[in-house]
Amino acid sequence: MADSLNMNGLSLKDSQHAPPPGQEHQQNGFGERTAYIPPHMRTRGGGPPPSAGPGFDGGPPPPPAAVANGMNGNGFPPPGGRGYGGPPRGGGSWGAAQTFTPRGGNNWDNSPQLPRGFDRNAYGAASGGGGSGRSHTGAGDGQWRDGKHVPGPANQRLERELFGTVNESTGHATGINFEKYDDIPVEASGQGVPEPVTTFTNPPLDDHLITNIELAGYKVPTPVQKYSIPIVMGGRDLMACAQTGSGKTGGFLFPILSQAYQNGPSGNVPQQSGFARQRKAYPTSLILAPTRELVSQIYDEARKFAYRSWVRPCVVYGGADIGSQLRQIERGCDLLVATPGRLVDLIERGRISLANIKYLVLDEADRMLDMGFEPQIRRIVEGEDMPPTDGRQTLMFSATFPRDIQMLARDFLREYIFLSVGRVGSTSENITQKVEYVEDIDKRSVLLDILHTHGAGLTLIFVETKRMADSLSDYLINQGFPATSIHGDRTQRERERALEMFRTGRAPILVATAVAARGLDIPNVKHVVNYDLPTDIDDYVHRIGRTGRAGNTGISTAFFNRGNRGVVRDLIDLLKEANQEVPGFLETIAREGSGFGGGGRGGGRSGGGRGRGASAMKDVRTYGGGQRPAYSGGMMGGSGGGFGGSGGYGGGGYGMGGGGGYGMGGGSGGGYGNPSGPSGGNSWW
DNA sequence: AAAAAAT
Repeated sequence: MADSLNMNGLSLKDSQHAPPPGQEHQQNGFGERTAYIPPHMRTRGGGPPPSAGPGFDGGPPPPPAAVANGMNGNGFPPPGGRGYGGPPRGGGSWGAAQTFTPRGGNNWDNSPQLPRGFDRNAYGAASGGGGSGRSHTGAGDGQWRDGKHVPGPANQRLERELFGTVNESTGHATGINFEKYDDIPVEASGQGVPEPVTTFTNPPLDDHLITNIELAGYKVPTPVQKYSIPIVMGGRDLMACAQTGSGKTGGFLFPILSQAYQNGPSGNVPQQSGFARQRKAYPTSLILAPTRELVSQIYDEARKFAYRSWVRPCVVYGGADIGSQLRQIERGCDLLVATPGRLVDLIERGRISLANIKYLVLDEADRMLDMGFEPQIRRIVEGEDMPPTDGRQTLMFSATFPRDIQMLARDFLREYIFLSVGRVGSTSENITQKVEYVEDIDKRSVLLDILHTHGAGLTLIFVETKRMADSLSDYLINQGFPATSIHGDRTQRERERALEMFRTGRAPILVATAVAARGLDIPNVKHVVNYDLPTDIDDYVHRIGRTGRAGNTGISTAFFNRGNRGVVRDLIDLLKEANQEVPGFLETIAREGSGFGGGGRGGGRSGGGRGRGASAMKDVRTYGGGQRPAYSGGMMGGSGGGFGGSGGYGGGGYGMGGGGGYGMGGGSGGGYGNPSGPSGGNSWW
């Protein structure tokens, strides 16, 4: 019912799945499909030229070796060296134009250039760009020509779509409280950490990127961005412990796109003639993320910062029509945002090659492993045609840094810089956390009270099960509240619609399962209600982190009863850490717990759980030759002194190994399980 | 135990 409100229009994302008329049929008059169009061959008037002539029949993609070769694989910048002095990893990651320009002076693509801008503006504005079929992503309408970046013309309609309507309902341009960002602590360690930047300026950033950053309303880099920009532009690999509210999407998009604008497309894109049925795309950047919503959100950001540039962002994920995704890819795909499953599918279909990847980003890596994506990720990174670690730059982002992520970092990264970004919300007191004792049967009525009192603003309600999400949202709707729900059993379309309704304030109450717990950046969520508390305190942190974003203030209310005593210790610790009030009943129940010998689990859990959460954001590498973390304020006092004495994770855990560095050996035993007592209540492991 | 993700 609430959903019917949305029948009038396609959401932004819907439009990807169902292109407007004129864009659907990318076939030419011969019923031939459009061939993949490499960046330097793209003309804005429409597909490739009738014939690209000899020399364009590029044959198979180059073997990874060739890629690495062209990049002068050993280009490891000297420690302390200038971050962004030269192109990353030596010879120019995005490849020099000369390696693939057999066309010489034959500028068939130049002739339409001059009138085109004019042309384009005209019909672009008037007819919504439907005519050419080339504006489907809308973002990458520029070109790389003659070794220079030629941005496309401005497009008012598109500008409004990308930058203008983000928070129509709230009226806030960005919803970001920039001053507060400075409170977020960042620590960097590793060899040769470059100085952080402080502004969005050239150098190091490309002018076109800066223009787009300004359009998006960003004034000052966030702490993560201050570090990640010079790190990535210096050609270094990065392991960053950070959460979404910290601005990490920009943290990887800015340097990657800036390099792309300065260096042009990769020199290894295989060419084919206009009639070739080569439909394989060779993206240069690949961003992997765990959920469809997150992937979609990253794509939306990428479109903004790729506006008018030669870079074409694409997005692929399951649950959506693969046909339109294929067509989108065929028209050019330089920066691909994907969920692992659908990407593997497309690779198997032979529609995507990773042979040209220069930048690999794993976002929310811990969550991807939690969700069982490791085999697929390993296949993508190690089992296909992706260049090896020294032929690409790899950036990993993860909220936590447990052992399996360290393994991934060891295998995927090369001499990485480790960045630890403080939690945005929980410790910086942006969020007022309340915990109320509510028995299960009273939850509904207490919730109604809350909704009546805190009427204004977006309210996000977390429940544990999909069934509960449905029944609670039905109940709220029956009570006259504009609610909707999001969970894994709803169709992708429903999920996107629910999110859009929520974002825009048409349904300011969203009942959600864990699908929405992490990563989603919904500005201006005023209140997060943990109707059902999660069993893992990290999940709680992520959930409340949906409010108080980026320095704004927010409220969090948790319903607690004895069924939640498994998290009581962690919850108390967290509340204290965040300078929040700790209700008496929590302490009482915590004591009850230890009363019947359940302390074992409580204690062990506390060690392990906290370790996995806040304190696991440490650089675990040992440096043989006396090298130390560069800015190692409070990090890792040398040996694995770590955290939480007893069993938890730390101690002998990772940092040990004489040579190995990541010490897989000794640590495992002491870890998690800590069987020091009959675990109290709800343990299933 | 729940959730998510390729079909």
